[in-house]
Amino acid sequence: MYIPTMATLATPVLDDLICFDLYAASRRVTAAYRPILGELGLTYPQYLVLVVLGAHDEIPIKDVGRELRLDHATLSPLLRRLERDGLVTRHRSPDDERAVLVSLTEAGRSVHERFGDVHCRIADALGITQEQATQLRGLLRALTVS
Amino acid sequence: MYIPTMATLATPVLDDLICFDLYAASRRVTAAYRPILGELGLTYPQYLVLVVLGAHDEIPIKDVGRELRLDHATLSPLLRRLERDGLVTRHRSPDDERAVLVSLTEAGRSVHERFGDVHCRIADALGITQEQATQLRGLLRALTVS
DNA sequence: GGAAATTACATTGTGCACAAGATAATGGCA
DNA sequence: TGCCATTATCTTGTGCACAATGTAATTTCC
Repeated sequence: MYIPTMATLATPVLDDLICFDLYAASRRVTAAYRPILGELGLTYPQYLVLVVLGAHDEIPIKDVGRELRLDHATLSPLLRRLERDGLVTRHRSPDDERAVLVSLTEAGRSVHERFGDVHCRIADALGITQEQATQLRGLLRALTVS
Repeated sequence: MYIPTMATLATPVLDDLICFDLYAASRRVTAAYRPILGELGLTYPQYLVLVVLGAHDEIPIKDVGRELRLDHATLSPLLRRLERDGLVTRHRSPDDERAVLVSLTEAGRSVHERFGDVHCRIADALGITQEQATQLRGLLRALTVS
């Protein structure tokens, strides 16, 4: 039985806002990554980009954006910084001059090889069980896809 | 029985990263708010600040930051913009000259009264059940508190 | 083949988010 | 009283995140 609270009748307070829990949890997790990724000289979005690049040989910027659901205007300067730091290379596709293909450099590949360790340390830091993670993922994906 | 996947042995791929689902879901929800809050001339963090202010008469910036878990360096310019737009006032506490007390103006109070409607429209847009929301909140808070 | 629509990037401007460092008021405490 | 640690705020710098707009290569359709 659902009993309406004040929140459904009047203006919501912070405690009624599931969106806030999501927003706060996301920032909390990013903050947990910060010191660990800091050792590698990476930010959290940069880490995600390198995770994507690690799974491909060469990939157009557009596809990186599609996987991460990030805008080109976010990725463009981010990739420029990764190139400046020597972790990725960018060059025009010979097949389609509009496309810029991105790939890991040797140095980028080395950094990527340390991500297994990062993954384990984060799992420890967050103290979430395998079961909780699976359940959470299901709920989050329902939100993201809808 | 837990069977280790490649991910636990080698470098993770995007699909192994629960953090990414969280990050993507958070941006997705913020994006759902954007057009609705846009009608009120607000961003999502500004909305959260006004939700907090609506529950108080006067409140120090520090307490707003504690409730939202946001840094002063984030709130300070945000509040300046809200003041510029006539939604909040800021003045030094007479009791403690270090503290800046923030409160809603008449205009800010009017905007706040429309938040019940915003809340309903978002719930619709996200299409999440009451049960799912409760379950999700529990998992998220476990992450945020730990 | 050539105009028009599409596609892939780039740029600019606004607004978070947070680290690091600075300033000013407060509250002990010798 | 004067000194010092603490507290609340502010400022600066870097890096996302995204809307809006621009550019150039490609494709489509006639």
